Amino acid sequence: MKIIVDNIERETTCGEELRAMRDCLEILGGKWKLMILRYLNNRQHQDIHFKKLEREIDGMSAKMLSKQLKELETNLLITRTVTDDNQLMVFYAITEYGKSVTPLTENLVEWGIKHRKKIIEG
Amino acid sequence: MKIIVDNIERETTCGEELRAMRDCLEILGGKWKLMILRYLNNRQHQDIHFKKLEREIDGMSAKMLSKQLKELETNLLITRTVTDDNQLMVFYAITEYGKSVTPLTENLVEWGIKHRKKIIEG
DNA sequence: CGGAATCCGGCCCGATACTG
DNA sequence: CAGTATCGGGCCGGATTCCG
Repeated sequence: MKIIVDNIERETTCGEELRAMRDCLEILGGKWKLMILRYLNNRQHQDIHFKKLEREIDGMSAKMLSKQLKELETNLLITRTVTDDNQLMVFYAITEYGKSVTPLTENLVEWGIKHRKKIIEG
Repeated sequence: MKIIVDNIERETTCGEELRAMRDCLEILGGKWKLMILRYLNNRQHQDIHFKKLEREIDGMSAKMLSKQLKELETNLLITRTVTDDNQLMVFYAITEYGKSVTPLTENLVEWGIKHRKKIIEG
C-alpha cells in the first residue's frame, strides 16, 4: 500500500516509463526481497512458515522479515496462510504471479555478471 | 569503486546470480541514476554540464548529483570531461556502454506498467 | 562553474523485550 | 509460533557554506 502511494506522489515529476522502472526497483530492490522470493520459489512443494524463513535466511531479523513479507504480499507476489490447529502457524508461498517475476530478472542477472567482469578487468 | 567492494564483501552470503541482480539494482536503483541516464541519453548531441543537469533535473541537489555522476562514471556508463578556457566547465555524456543499459530496462518498464494496473484495479 | 565540507533531520534496520 | 513496540546507531540525503 505504501509503495503505491509513494509512486502516485511521483507522477507529477516523471513519465510513465520512469515510474514503472521505479516500481520494479522498489519491488525487487531492498536487502531481502529477492532472497525471500528465490527461497520460496525453490521450495514450492514445501510448507514454509515464518520461523523457518527467519532461521534459514542468513542474518535477517524477524522485524525485517515481517516487513518484507508484508510488502511482497501487498504486491501479490506471495500468499500468507494462517493455520491454528493447536499451534499458530503462518505459511508463506510464492504465487503464480510471483513466479512470473523470475524470468524478468534473467536479463539483469546476465548483464550484472558481464558488468562485474568488465569493471574488475578494466 | 565503493560499489564493487560492497558487493565483493557479499560474495560469501549469496550466489552469483543474486549478486549480479544486486549489482544491477545498485547501478540502476537509487533516486536519480535512471533519470540522469535518460536525460543524457536524450541529449547526446548537446553539451551538458553540471549546472545544466542541476537546473533541469527537478529537485536534485548538487551534492546528490555529484555523487550519482561519480557512481555512473565508475560504472563506465557516462564520461566526464573537464574544460577550462576562461571558465571552468565539466561536461557529462552517456557512453556507448551506457546506452546499452536502456534496452535492458524495457522488460522492467513493461512489467511495471502492467503491475501498477494489476495492483490498482485489484 | 564544479564541486567538497559541514551540519543536521529522518528513516532504515538491528537488538531486545513483550503480546496473543 | 508470529509477530509488534521500543530504543538506538548509522547512513541517506537536503540546506548551507566555502574553495579553486
